[in-house]
Amino acid sequence: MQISELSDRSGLTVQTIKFYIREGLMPKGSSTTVTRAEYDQRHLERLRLIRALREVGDLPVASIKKIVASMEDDSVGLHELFGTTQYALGPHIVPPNDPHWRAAREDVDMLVRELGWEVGDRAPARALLAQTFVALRRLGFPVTLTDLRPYVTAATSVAEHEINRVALDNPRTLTVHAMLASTVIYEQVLTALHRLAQEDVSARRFAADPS
Amino acid sequence: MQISELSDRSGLTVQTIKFYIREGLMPKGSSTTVTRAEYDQRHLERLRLIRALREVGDLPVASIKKIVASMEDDSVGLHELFGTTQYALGPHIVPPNDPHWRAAREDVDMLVRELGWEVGDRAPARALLAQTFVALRRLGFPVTLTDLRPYVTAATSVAEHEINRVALDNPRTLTVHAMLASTVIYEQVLTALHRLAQEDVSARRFAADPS
DNA sequence: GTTTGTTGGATAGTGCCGGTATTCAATGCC
DNA sequence: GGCATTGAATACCGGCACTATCCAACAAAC
Repeated sequence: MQISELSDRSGLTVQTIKFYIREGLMPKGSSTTVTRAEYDQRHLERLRLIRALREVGDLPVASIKKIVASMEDDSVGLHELFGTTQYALGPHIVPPNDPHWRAAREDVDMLVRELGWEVGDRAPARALLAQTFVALRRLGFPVTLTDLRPYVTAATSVAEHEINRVALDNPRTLTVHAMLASTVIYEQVLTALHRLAQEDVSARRFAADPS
Repeated sequence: MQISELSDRSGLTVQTIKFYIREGLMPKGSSTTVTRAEYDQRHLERLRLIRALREVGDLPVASIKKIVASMEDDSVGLHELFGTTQYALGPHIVPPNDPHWRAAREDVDMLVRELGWEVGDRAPARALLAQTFVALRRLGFPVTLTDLRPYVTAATSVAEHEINRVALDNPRTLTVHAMLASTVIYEQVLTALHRLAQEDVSARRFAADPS
């Protein structure tokens, strides 16, 4: 198949595909002549993956590049790819040298320790959580372990389901896709359902009661 | 207090504060003379809120403007403010006229109906969920009700805790802030804990097993 | 009362990001 | 033969969230 067909089937313009190739998100097709190149199913799958990571996961192009580089490296184990993806999801903030931030960060580290979770020291999700603590406290809402418990319970049970879903598949490509889907896309599933559930509960609790 | 002190206490530059005033996110201080204005505690709180919505919630300035406009309108009830916030969170996509999209959207609507959830037809979270379905199916991962059950359970239980947290407070300003914290900031808490839980489970399941 | 600094107001500019558009010559297809 | 497609290179664009600069009017310190 040539690039125009790839464009039709992926739903991306030829320009955009060329752009992704230039940015190193995908190898170029195998040139048949100087001005023709042949693309195959794997290119199509790659584009679908890129599209999912961009449009659903809202990942920057540079992050996707890192993810696919890890994907293609067979020496990278599943858990390391997990790490790469987590890192790509960000946040990409520089921890400010602020006492409130350091305290929040310490709280996060303590929480992880108490839960007995095996999580890298530099996992960006730690910073993300610390950031929420800082913001909540600045707004005058202290964060306690009790507040967090329902979230921890929910997160744990969902994560276990997700890993089981991934573990079932066999060929590396499939497993890797399943893992990325779990981390990036199902995260949005959780977010969307969370918002819908909130609206439902809010409707029952607050609607028709203009407080 | 004048603007420079407001800047110090909020952690935002004077320029940025002026920018937010210009954009209508905050009223200007009460002018004492032509070249002096006085700001008070409410300005500071507003800036902290804006900062939380921008830095933690990653909301665009234009969306924050809509939220604070609803906040300030006492005729807007809590549930309507909830709706405004949900709308601000997006996604702001135009539903493509694609059969796959329509099917996914129909699946979402059916799911919401089956769960008996009271959710507006135009809630953006519906579109977000539909978007994930489309992406998952394009990648070759069908989505079933069974797959979703753990997410629904988790989302529901978390949402109930959140509404209870909001319902306790009394003065409107406090209630409103609590609601925004619940929807926008605690959403990030859930996301962060979800990622941390995933990494933990992944470490136990995949690490030191370079498949 | 002069100097130094701050303020509001206005306008312009910046940096990043994710594409788009354009141009070109070589080539394939009918 | 003539039109469309391709790869490659380069330039350009629009949105966004600031950031910088300038100005005249003041205020405060000395």
